[in-house]
Amino acid sequence: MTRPAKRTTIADVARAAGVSPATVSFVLNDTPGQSIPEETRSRVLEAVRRLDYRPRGSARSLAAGRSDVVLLSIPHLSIGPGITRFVEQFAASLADAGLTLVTHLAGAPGRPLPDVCAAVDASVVAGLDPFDEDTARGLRRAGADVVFTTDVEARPTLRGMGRLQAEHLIALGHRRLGYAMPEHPLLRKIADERLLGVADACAQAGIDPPLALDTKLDLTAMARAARRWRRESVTAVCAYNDEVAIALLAGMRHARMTAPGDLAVMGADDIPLARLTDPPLSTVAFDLEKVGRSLAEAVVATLSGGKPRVSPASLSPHVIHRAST
Amino acid sequence: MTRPAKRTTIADVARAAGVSPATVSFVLNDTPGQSIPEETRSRVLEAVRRLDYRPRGSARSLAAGRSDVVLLSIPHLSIGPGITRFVEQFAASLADAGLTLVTHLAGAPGRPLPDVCAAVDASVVAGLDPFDEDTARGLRRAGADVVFTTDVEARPTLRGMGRLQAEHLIALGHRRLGYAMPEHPLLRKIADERLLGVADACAQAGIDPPLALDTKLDLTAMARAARRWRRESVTAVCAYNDEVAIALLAGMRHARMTAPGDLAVMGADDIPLARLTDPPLSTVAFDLEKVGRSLAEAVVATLSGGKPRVSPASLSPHVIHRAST
DNA sequence: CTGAAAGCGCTAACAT
DNA sequence: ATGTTAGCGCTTTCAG
Repeated sequence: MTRPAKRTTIADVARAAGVSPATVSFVLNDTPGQSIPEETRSRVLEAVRRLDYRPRGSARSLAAGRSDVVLLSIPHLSIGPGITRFVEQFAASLADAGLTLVTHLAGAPGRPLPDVCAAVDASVVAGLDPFDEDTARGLRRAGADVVFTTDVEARPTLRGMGRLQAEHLIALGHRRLGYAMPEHPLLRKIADERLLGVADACAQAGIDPPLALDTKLDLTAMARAARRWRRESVTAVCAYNDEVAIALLAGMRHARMTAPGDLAVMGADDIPLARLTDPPLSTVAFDLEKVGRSLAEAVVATLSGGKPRVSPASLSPHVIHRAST
Repeated sequence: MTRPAKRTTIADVARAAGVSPATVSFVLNDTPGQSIPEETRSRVLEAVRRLDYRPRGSARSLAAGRSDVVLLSIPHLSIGPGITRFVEQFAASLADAGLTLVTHLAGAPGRPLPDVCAAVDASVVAGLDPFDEDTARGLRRAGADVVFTTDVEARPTLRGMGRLQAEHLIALGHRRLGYAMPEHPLLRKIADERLLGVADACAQAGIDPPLALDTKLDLTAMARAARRWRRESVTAVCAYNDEVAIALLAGMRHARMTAPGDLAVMGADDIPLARLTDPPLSTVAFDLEKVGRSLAEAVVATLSGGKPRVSPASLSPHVIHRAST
């Protein structure tokens, strides 16, 4: 409980530079409508550097009425190499706009998102998927704008992934598809959406709807599912993601089935290991960095009064065709 | 730039409850040395609920001189199911202590950690590995304490993972080991540490030091490495992690080698897919949730003046023996 | 062009 | 037992 050494404040910098705190603030924020002579400006910046001064976020937001913190909520399950690239690009783009990104792993424990939002005084909260109405209201009341990668209207675009998987398989001549659902209940909502995309594509091609089966990351369970699909004359299955797809491939091997002969398999997300299966896994993927960039734009737009919106085009997924289909 | 609707403040709550702001603050913070009658207390809490009031972090930290925000820096590479469990448990334990966790993906782009720290006004910054001296100084100057899962003294414990891999293989009769280094340079430091553990175990067993080879997540590169090890009469290899191990298994298959006959393989981290390889992958793993809990304790201890320290015992890894070794 | 001064929302002495 | 008051570090009018 020892009161720690006083940190350097704007007053220290002002003193060191021989100007007033206000001037320091002007320089640091490039406050428009001020004309600081180059001389003074550099004197201030020099002092800032020398003292390694960093304005306190809390004081800044309190005074300015808005913070430059953006909070990203990530469902604690969809974490993989892809999301990392997305977050990095998102953070970088935000940084270009002078905003700071921090991340929160949504999930059962810990504190509710609105509390976190209030704690860091975020001015924008972003998520991959829309929050439930309660949460959204809480966030707004906590003073934050809310932005998503996929807003409600862009929803159909989210199905694009499933649709693309299916279209690829249908183009290859498959007339009866399966869908491998993920194990975890929290993934269900996304999975349902992707499955809908597959169903759309099937309907459009005039073939039976996909046979969706629950799966587990387990050899025998996967083998059973594979056999079941074969029994039902399914010739190709879309997996929720690459991990499920790899597990299915393993299950098939266990059931002495081979891909793509007995069953063609298609993954999603293009994780590194997808390239290493036997046969290598075909998959669909987003350009995650593009998504990150575009979400950052949406954030900036929101902050300057525009409406939160991500252009659906930015989500366009693409197929990576390998030997497993 | 429309000034948004004024958010509810402690004054609103005070008014609604018919008390002074100070009283509300006392109730909300369980300020010690105050005796608020149950009556008043519940009246305040009721008002808080009705107004869905959430104190602003920035105002709180500014006034109190310390925030309840903890910032966790994650190297943007070590993201996987394991780290997720760790973060969740860490967040939950911190929440129990009234602290809020947010996370920052360290990496090239975005802003430097000390800036993020200042922006959210974190009172503690935690990391998996020690930061470089510059960063650490910046953080301290930004007013944060710094805590790690593995502090310098606990360092030897970090080697435990490598050591355990090696000991397991040596117990199985292997006399010449290999080590599969990860591809990404940022993983290098951790890998070196783990490799040191393997080397220790070898030295202790009186056998040759491990033959470390750089690897890539690529079939032919892995096949080449596998052949090289065989040529050098290595009979078992410790992989940096399960992903590398799985890739090695794939490379061996490609080179028509089988595990564990031609080469025994041992992974690390126990990712779900490790169970599904052929043969299933033996691996070593931490109890990540225990680590999360114990790091939270270290944070709390630091905050109450103790010194940042994680008990090495909490990092004790264990072997998961499967068919690949 | 620069400084003085008034808060932002909250906490923590200090009064009552 | 509760209210009053003085800031926390910064931004931002408004004067000079």
